[in-house]
Amino acid sequence: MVMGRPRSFDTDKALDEAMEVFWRHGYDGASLAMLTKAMGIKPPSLYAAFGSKEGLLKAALDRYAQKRSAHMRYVLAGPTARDVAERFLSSIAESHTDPANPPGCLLVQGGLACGAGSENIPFELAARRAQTETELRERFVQAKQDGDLAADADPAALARFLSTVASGMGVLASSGADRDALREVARVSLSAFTTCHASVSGRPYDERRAPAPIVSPRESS
Amino acid sequence: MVMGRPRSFDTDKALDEAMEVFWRHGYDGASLAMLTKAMGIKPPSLYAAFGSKEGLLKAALDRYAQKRSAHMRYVLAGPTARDVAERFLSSIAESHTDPANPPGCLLVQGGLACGAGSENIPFELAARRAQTETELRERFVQAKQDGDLAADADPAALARFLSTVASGMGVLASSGADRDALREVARVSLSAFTTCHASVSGRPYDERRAPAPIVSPRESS
DNA sequence: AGACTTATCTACCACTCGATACAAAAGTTG
DNA sequence: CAACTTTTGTATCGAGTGGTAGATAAGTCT
Repeated sequence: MVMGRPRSFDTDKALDEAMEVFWRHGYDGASLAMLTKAMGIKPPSLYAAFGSKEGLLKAALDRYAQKRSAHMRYVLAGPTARDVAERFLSSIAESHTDPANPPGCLLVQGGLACGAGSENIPFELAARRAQTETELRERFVQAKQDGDLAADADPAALARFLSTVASGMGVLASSGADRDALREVARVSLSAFTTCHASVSGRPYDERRAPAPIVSPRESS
Repeated sequence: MVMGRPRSFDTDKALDEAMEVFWRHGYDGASLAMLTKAMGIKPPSLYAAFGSKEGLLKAALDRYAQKRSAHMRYVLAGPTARDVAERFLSSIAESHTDPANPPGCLLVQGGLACGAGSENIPFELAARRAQTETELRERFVQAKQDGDLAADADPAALARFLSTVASGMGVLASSGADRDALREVARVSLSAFTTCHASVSGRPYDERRAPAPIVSPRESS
């Protein structure tokens, strides 16, 4: 078996650079010229390694998720539902204003709406955002069983609320809000969480509701 | 003085169409071909009327704000701070899932990150989002003077929280969430608001709490 | 009517987009 | 070394980008 010429660039390093370009300019706004320059490679190398621009994005998203997995494990390991929420919100406040990265969240900045030929990119990003919401929801279901979340609390609603606030913080950070601003939003949001998981006893949530449609097909223009 | 040939298309109607294209595809994703087709005019007419693609966006944003001004007046006219918050959040839940428009919010979908040559678009949109936050803040300052908001409440923080949730709801709606999902987020968020503006007297939040430690390992690239 | 002003249309500009053909280069394996 | 396989750089592809030149059409004014 013959091996052929070895790759002359580090795939993960190149993906980190590509990730930053997508993060800062969005999928449509990130041109191949930008990407290849940042990654330090030429188009044929890019296409040989990742197949297409969309393939490159997916690889970058995988790496993004991988880099954050430890973080998320820490969040979900919080001893109580409230701790999980607090860890989640503050980690978002920090990470979305980390000077080592572009401000905001790649899964939000990357592209909520794209042009012709990129219609599925928003779905791809939405699916990855939904993953975090799912993890939170399952953790809250567990918390309910553990008894540190009120019996009539709605894990799905709480997870969706936190996920929504996180997206909002991404938007806020992308427009230049500083870390303290995001911390403050986190604090107010946490009070909401606390209220909802403790005080709902009087007014029960309707729990036969479906667990949130994540991605629905959209009509083409 | 001579008047010249009159314009053969309705500017506002054309702007409505352009608005929808920007809304659905974002600034970068909206091509001139799409825009002119939707507006029913040819490029020279577009450029004569709006100057450039960016000028067209700004005009569309103006119209967007104009269309929402009545709505926002109603929100701000709420009798108490809590009513204002409730009106705000539920109007967002409705408008962001209005089938007459693309899902989400133009000011969010329009472009959080853009490509080379469009760097100022995100600023433009952020400035318009900030306007809503300002209106809410000023309303809450008034509410404080009126006494329907606790003396130690923070109007700026509350306004920012609401604005952030609204952006998050825009992201959520853009990925296909239905109206009930947004209503639920609104409800949870409102409970946060209520807690923050009412309960500060009863069970004060520890404002000296350390801003949430990030202990998790984050491998910096 | 005829002069004048402005809008509209056809056709096209220079440029950038994502993506590739092709040949030289750089390794591994016999 | 020679055969083989894969990557790399150069140079470029056709399509689409935002934007415009120039002629013509459609009005108003005197």
